[in-house]
Amino acid sequence: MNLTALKNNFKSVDTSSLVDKVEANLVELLKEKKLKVGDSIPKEIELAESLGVSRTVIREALLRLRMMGLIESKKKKGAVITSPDLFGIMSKSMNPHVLDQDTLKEIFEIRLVLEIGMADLLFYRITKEDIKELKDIVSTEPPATQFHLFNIEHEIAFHGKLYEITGNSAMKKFQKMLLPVFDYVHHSGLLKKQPLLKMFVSHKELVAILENGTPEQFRNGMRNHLENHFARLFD
Amino acid sequence: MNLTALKNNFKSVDTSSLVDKVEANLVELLKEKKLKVGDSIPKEIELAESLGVSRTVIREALLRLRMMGLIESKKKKGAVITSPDLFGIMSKSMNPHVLDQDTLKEIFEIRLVLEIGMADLLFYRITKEDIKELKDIVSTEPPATQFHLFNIEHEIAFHGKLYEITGNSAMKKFQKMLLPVFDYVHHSGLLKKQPLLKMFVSHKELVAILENGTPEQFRNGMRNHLENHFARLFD
DNA sequence: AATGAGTATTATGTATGACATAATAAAATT
DNA sequence: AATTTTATTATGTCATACATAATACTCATT
Repeated sequence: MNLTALKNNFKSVDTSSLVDKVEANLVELLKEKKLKVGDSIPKEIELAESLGVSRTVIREALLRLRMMGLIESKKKKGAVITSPDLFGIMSKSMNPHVLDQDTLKEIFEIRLVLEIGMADLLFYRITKEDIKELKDIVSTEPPATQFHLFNIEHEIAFHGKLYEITGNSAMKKFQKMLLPVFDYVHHSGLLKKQPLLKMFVSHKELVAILENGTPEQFRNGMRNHLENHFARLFD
Repeated sequence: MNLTALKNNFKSVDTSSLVDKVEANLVELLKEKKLKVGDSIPKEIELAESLGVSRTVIREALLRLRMMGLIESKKKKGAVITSPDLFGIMSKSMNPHVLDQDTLKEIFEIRLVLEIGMADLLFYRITKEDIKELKDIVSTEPPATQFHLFNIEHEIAFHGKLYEITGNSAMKKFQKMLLPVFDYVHHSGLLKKQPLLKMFVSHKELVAILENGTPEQFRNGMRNHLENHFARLFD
């Protein structure tokens, strides 16, 4: 047996706390009983008795479930099952000031990846109204020569609308959550300032592609549009 | 004052619990003091005294920070600051059985978006060794005629390696987290079974593109490779 | 002086009991 | 019947005590 196997062996000792076990127990309960959203789970005291632990432990475990978005606790009513909001949880710790720089850079990258890859969703779900809205947004776009002024609200309005069009609310939430990070990374010295301020594919052109083009054209257009950001990433 | 304004006014009443406030307080503390990873924060009792609340409340607030990945608690040593693992948190609630179907479908979509959009990262960071590994993986690929058997381990090995090549550990974690969901969605009746099992761009061809092609070619190739999945999404 | 066994200390983990609070249900009043 | 008042109930908060595990310390041994 080599060292790794040995280590893995040791790793298998149960180092979990009581709360850990109760938490796993409760999650299992939800799965097993196939409880639906809105159903209520037993009271803290009942759980404490039936699991043979103190209410303190139960409360900590329930708190975890609550943070995972699995339940919601109301006074008197007890706890009821809810459908977890994946990104709601994550957004709580999505605080630029507490994330290390590597993570921030990675999140920044993910944003670029998403916006390039979302083309097919956009084309499949976009409506005439969406296009009209996009046109409204870009109609107030500052002239090309001043593009480097980089109106951040304008950017958010445009790109945010794109996320919305995807019809993917998880992704939309992800973007909302990303905003402060994006802002932070952009203003911090984390990435090199863009040296060349060439004009790339504009928002207007992207809208034109959405109206009359193909997903493939959009991906390329968006890739080009984001060139400054990529350049900063890759030096 | 109209009704909306009035409502917003009412909404502004502080409905947060004690723990909420303490939590916000602690997060603020971390930001303010610019505490670095590894620094330790005051003991529970000290916090309780200085904030004027019971240790119970402090413990609940600390538990939340712990779940956010902001701190880690060790016996005797107290709590120390850690760099939050964004997706570690989310993965806890990433349990297919507790997520509703819409969310599952959305997550499935995000996976597709990521893999198409990651092209530029791949090309910028891929190494000769990576290409060799990919070739090894696809060398055991089942023949085209049996493609619809859809060897899931093989799929995971190949696509997982791609995530790895991006060098973006957050994205890689995201993928790891997605696996059970992907598996679940694939096997459940959530999406229609693919009706046509045409052969699209294969893993081998994708590797060839990575070796000698361009990001643009890769995006199109991947889009085509994922055609069956898209078809199931869009009917 | 270095090592190691054994002990003391300390901060978190768990248990228990009590009361506060808010939401609901039940009862009483009009 | 509708509304107000009261009672009930389950979560939220507090206080205290003890268990446990990790660390620091002591001291004997070499």
